[in-house]
Amino acid sequence: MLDSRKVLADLDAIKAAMARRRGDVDLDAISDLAGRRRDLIVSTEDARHRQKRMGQGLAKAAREGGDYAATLRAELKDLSEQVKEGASSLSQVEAELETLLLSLPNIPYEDVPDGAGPEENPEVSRWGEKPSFDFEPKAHWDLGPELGILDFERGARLAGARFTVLMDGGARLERALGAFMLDLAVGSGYREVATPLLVNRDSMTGTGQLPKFEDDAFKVEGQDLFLIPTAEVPLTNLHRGELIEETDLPFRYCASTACFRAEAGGYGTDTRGLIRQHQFQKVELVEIVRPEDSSEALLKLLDNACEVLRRLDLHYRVVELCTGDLGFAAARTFDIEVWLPGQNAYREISSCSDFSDYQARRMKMRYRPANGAKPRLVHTLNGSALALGRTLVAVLEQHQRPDGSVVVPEALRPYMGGRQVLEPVAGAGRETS
RNA sequence: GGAGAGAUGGCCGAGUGGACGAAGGCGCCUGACUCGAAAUCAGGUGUACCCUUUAGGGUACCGUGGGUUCGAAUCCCACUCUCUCCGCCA
Repeated sequence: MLDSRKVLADLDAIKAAMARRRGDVDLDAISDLAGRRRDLIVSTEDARHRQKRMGQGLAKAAREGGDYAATLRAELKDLSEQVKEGASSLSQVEAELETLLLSLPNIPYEDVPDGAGPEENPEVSRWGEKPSFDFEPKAHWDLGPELGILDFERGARLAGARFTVLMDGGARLERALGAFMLDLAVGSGYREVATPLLVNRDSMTGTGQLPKFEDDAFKVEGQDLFLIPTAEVPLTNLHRGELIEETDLPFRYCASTACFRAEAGGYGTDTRGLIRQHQFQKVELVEIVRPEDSSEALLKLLDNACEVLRRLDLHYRVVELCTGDLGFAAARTFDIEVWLPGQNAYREISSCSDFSDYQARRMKMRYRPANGAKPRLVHTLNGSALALGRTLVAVLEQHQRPDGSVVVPEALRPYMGGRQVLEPVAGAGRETS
């Protein structure tokens, strides 16, 4: 959420920022409502003030007895009606204003590159080299079943499209990746957290998933609970509503959780394989920092995420999202894209964002400066390190060999019981029946 | 699921209809004392919003939402959460 006072103070600047996002928002309605809100506050507070003073007079008059008290009581009854009316229109206007403000996306930092969409995201760095194959590299949706570790058909049988069953080396590999990433994060100073996978509406609103993107989330029928689309939601909301001591900052958390996404509107894309699932595992990093620290923190967080890929010997590049591609709540985002030879493309494997004070304002998360000054909003950041499914895909596709086997990256072997290679299973790949 | 108890400021804790933003204590800040510190003494110490802005004034907030009343931390209703006991259960 944006600071309504800043929005109103400089409507044109906000309009320009929204135009940079290629978004379309109704700011005039906001300034309109804000004006009505102010008028209502002035009139109801004045009425309430008089009501308070006269009420004290009544108490005295009542003690002394006499007709005066009765007259005063009647007068006050009218005034009371006035106050109630004013208060109810005020809360209505404030609710409308709140809804509008909650639907405004964050303002990108000024130095975020301008652009209309993904194709205009500038590449900022690249690590390693595209592996070269003297054979035709396979896609993971062929490799996985041949190795007997990915079963798309049974996934569909159990739950439907976009669900997959991992077996044997696949299940083990996913577990290994999660443990490896978590250990790496903890080693970098993140505290490991196990969170609820279901969260309430306030939590989803705090990080920005609601109210605008309710269709993207899975909701528990009959209850106001949502399956988390990412551990960003529980981790960031850990401190919702708190007044934090400056000396306690920064908070740095990591968690490995399942994530659930309805993928509404994504029907045509990535229908094959593990890339786009309704349920996937992800290791998430979340940081809560002082405002002046967030830009540097983002670079470090990004590097922490990249380190995972380097340790796994996976070629990747980093792009910065241009204004037109930036997520709703983000002020700046770097995507890490891993090379997938089976698809001859770089695909997003992590998204690291600085949300400035946008989420903090939504969830009223502030800190008290050590010098005793007024509370200030914190800045929040998060990034995946990494999405386990997509990492598994990258390992299969980048480390595959001509015979269909896959080399387990060195860093993962301790987590795989020393296993060095995943071998194809005879007759596997089409035996589902 | 059944029975009961509770939710008050940074923390503990008093408060059963008007002078309560809220006693008292702790913590914290400032001053005095001290070479310095501790102890002691004195004063101060919430958040948000609105008006006016050197300064100030006002309103709201006692788990959440409703209700009664001229007036609610205080009375009524619903909900949420916490604790205790019983049942059930991974």
